[in-house]
Parts: sequence; structure tokens; C-alpha cells
Amino acid sequence: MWRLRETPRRGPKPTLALDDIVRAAIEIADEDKDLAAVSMARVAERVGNSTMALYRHVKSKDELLVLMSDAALERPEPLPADVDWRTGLTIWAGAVLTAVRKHRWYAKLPISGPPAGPNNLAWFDSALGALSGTGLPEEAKVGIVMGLMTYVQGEIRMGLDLAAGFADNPDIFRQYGATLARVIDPRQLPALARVLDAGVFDDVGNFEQNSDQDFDFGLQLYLDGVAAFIERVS
Amino acid sequence: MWRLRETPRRGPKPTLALDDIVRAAIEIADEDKDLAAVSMARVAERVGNSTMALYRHVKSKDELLVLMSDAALERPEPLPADVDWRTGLTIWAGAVLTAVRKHRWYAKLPISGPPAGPNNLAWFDSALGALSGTGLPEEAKVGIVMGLMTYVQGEIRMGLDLAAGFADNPDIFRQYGATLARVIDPRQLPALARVLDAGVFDDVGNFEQNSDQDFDFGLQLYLDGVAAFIERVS
DNA sequence: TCCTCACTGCGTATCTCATACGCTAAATAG
DNA sequence: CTATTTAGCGTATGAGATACGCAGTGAGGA
Repeated sequence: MWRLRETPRRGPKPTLALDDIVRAAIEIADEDKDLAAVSMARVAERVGNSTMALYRHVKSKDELLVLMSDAALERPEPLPADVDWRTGLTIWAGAVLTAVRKHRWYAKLPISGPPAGPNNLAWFDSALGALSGTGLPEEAKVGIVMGLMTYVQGEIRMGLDLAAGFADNPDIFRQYGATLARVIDPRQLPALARVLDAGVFDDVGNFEQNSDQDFDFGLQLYLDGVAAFIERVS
Repeated sequence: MWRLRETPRRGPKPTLALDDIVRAAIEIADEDKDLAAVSMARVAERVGNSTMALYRHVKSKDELLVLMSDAALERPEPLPADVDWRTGLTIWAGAVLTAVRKHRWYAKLPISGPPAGPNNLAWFDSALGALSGTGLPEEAKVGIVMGLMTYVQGEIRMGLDLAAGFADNPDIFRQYGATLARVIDPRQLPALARVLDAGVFDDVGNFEQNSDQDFDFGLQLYLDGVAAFIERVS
């Protein structure tokens, strides 16, 4: 991942590069829109080598998945320099979603550890940079950005997968409200029954749009909190 | 999931109940602390039936996983009736984490769709109930709770998995800051370099505690935003 | 110049899994 | 009493990850 491998002196030149493997794996997942389509055999076929040759570059399939998770995020666009922190973070959050939405399988990746790949760290840096004008202590910046990442990560996991589900079978979502109404006992779940009565789930037709609106609503609430925090501290 | 099956008249009595299957699967995952340990064969063995017998009760392993994801969340404790919305939601979020932490594999589950199982809905209702005294329109309550769920979901995905990784190999985390410092170019990632300089990542020793603090910090920011919103609307 | 050995690619084999198919036996409706 | 529905299961298949060891390569050292 960090290309730390000291150049080996002896032996045949590798005909295969790690980057090619990872790229091939990503292409397969993209084409099939399915992480399960990525098998070692298929990746090997795509790069034109045997299955076992891959294991000279990757310890296991899990390691390949980790590499994919970093490589799938391209480098972030630099944020415009002249915007305030709030605009910056809003743009940032949108950019993350845009980047991840190019790879629907992203949400299905098992999580590995703290943000560690070069691309992940670049995004981390980008978000921190948006806060550089605030004069907050570094620790507070990290806390704010971690919270934001947590929220975005949740959206990736829930929203992205829901969108995939919706694309597969929109009817289930259209009937969501009606189905719930049939199943729910208003005495046991009164608050939810009230929501259903108010018809909040009746219009789930334009799903993507709704999802984006919900995301933005929550995001702005969070940023309101951040604004109040900055006010309080300074 | 909803026990909608109309009682069948003919045929031998089932010796096996869906609940037992799901419970067995959860126990296996708990004992091995590993979702991958759940194989159809192993579940079958545990309930004392053959592998294929399970398929009379679940259509596929994926369906079993969905059932596990609902069953693993027990019913929420009812929130104390006399607390304000903010305390209620704080308790709620902590309770979700506590419930999920009993099953570390939870974060690894593939996501299936909108909250649909009975237990999931009960949690949904519980959070909505915390907002019932605010007089907000139902739609706003849903938006607020969805945002909160998104944040909590993100914490489950990131925090829970990190905690598992930390338990496996604390040293990697202890060296996190030092490792980053070695790998990062301050000219390319200046904001991150500044954070490292400030030593924010130097003391990751007490990981669980840190993680909880970060979660709470972000949560309170979000709730500050909600408070401002309620103020603005009423 | 030639030998050595670290290193790459790969063929084969093994082991684990999910699951399709079809048979048998149970129990109830008519 | 018989037809029909349904539960459990044995067998088989096919996919997939990966351990193991062989064979060829080519730079460093003699």
C-alpha cells in the first residue's frame, strides 16, 4: 500500500504489478456491480496471469479488499481556498458521497482499521484543512472531523445500500409505508404509528432525492452544532 | 420474520423452529466472535438437524443473516418517561451501542434494507417517542431520528470494528501516530501533519474510552444542532 | 565466465461452503 | 382410506480460497 518494498536485487522481473491487480479487481466489482464477483481466479484472468500468481503480491483476498477500499477513493479535489469552514465541510461531505457512489459495492466492504491508505488520509487531511481557519485546537478539529466521518460512513452504509436495493426492487420501497401500517400495533409502537398516520412514508417514490435531502438535513444539524461549538470556544 | 405464515394443515409437524435456527446462528457468531464461523452446516449441527433441513425455514443464508440482524438487537428498554428529548436521545444512542456491542460481528453484517424487523422498528419507535414532547411535525422527527441513526450506524461500523481490531492487535494502534508520521509528507498533507505535530494521536492507549468520548462529542454536536432547530421552528 | 540462490509464476490438490434435486415419511383433509 | 401437502435429509455439484512445491530467471559474487 505504501510501496515500501525495498527493490529486490535478484530474481526475475515481476510481470505483474500490485496496482494492476487492485485496478482489475475494482473494474470487476464495478462492471458486475457486485463485490462477490471479485474472485481471485477472475482477477487473475483479467490481468492475464494464473490465480496463484496473485498471491505473490497479496497475502490474502482480505488484503486485496483492503487495498481496493483505499484505491476506490480517488484523491479528493482540493477544496476551494476561499470558502468558510462550513461550506468547505459541506462540499467535502458531498464529494465523499459522489466518490463512493461510483462504486456501489463500497458499502459492502468489511472495515479494516483506522483510515490508513494514502487516499483515505488525503481525504482526512482535506477535511481537517477546511477547519484550519477556525483557530480551534487540533484535537477539537480531529473530533469534529471524526464525527463528520462517522456520519458520512453511516450514510454510506445505509443510504448507499438502500439505493442499491431500491434500484433492484422499487416496489418494496413504495409499499414500505403500507406494509408497516399492516404490521404495526399502535399500542406497542405509538410514536411510529403516529408517523405512519401522518403519511410521512407514503411518498417514497423519488428515493434518491429523498435520501440526499435526508442526508443534507442531518449534515446541517451537525454543522449547526459545530458552529455553536466554535462560537462557544472562541 | 413477522410470523405471517398461516398455520399449515397438512404434513408432519416441524421439529425445528425458525427462532431456534436464528438463535443458534447468533450463539455461534458470539462464541467465535466471528460471523464467518456461521455456516449452514454448523448451525444445523447445533440445532441437531441436517444442513438441508434449514432450507425449509430460510430461503438462503443471506436471509438468515437478515434475521440475525434483527434478532441480535433485543427489545429496547423503555426510555424513562420524565426526561426531556435530549436526555432521551442520549440514553437511546448509548443503549443502541450497548446492545450492539454484545455482538461484535454485527458491524460485519451486510445491510439489507430499511429498518424492517420488529426489533428494529421498536428501536425506531423508541427514538421517535423521545421527541414526542417537542411538538415538531412528524416529518421533522423522522428526519432527526434518521440522522441520528445514520450517525450511530457509522459509529457501529467504524468504532465497533476498530475495537475488534484493537483487541486483536493493540500495538498497531499504539504505533498509529508514529507510523503516520513516518509515512506522511507535510507538504502534501499539511493539515494532517499539523495534527500529528500536536501529538493528538500519541495517546491511543485507552482505546475503548477514547472511542466512547469521540462518539459522545459528535453526538452532542448533533444534538446541539437539533436543539437549535427546535428553537427555530417553535 | 559460471555458479548460487532469492524471487516470480504457476499447476495441482485440498478443504470449506452454499445449495439444487429428489426421495421418504408424516399427518391431515376429504 | 387415500390424496396431498410438507418436513427432513442424503447426495452431488460447483465455486472459491489457498497451501505446497516445482521450474525458470537473472543479479551478485567467485
